[in-house]
Amino acid sequence: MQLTPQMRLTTQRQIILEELGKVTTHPTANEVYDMVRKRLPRIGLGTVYRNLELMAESGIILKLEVGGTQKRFDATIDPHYHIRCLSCGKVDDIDMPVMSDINKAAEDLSQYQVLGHHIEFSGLCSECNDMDEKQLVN
Amino acid sequence: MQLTPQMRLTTQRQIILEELGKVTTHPTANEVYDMVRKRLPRIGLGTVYRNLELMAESGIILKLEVGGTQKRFDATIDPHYHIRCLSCGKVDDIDMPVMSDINKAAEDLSQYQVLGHHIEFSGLCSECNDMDEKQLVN
DNA sequence: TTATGTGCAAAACATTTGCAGGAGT
DNA sequence: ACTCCTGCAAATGTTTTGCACATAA
Repeated sequence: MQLTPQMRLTTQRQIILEELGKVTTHPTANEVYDMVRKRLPRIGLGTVYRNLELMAESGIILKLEVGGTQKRFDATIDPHYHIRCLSCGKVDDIDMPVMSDINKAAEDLSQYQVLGHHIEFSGLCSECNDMDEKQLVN
Repeated sequence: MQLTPQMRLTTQRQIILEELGKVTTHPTANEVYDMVRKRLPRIGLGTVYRNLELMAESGIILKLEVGGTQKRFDATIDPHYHIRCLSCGKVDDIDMPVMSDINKAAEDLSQYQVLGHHIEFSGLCSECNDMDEKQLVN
């Protein structure tokens, strides 16, 4: 998919962006589709995929390549880290200062031109943790 | 898939493990399939998936949930970080000390019980970097 | 002998794409 | 008018699964 200067602001794009901006849950393409469909019932899933991809390429949104089977999208574009629940798959932000210096270290240790990094913590969210404890009691 | 105490050491499992141990390229399931098929031409792709998954669950190997469309597998199980080429998708190890202390920090900053973290650097490998430069010249 | 594992093929998902008609500029 | 965009459906790519047969213990 290409980025052309004459990218049109269609209703579909406006609403996808609005809906993504409303949540902090890092929804999958399908979840965005469900959110948007409440306002645009005839929108196609392909359109949602195409536009999320396009917006990610143009830097308006972030495509998260975290663990799990689906890609997730984030309207917050300033660099930050994430934590994923190993039980329910939920992804939350971690408000930890970004370690910009480790990119240089990685470059010294590799043959790569290092452009960035991402940290993904994993664990159990409070809900899943509570459930685990109850299960142990039962 | 369940982990049962009576897990059998079949020829297929032995060879999958041997072939994975031979490489440091973090192959995808399909790449493991290709490697193994040279020695066991009648093995099924399903068997490879099943056994890689099983071995990952039992902790014999590592399943890498890095960016890109396919999961990758690693016979090196001690914690380490990775770098992925944004151009060709190759994944290499980064020999950087693991920051075990940031897990505690993440736990303080979240509602999660933090169990681990992974860092994925991204950039351009030397081959892709060279190609880019040549393209600029041409 | 018997539970566990395999090969094969089909199914299940996630994502991408071709195309004819629709809409922004 | 002329692109660019959308909805739809089909295609693609990855992973999982059901089942009859095979095999390790």
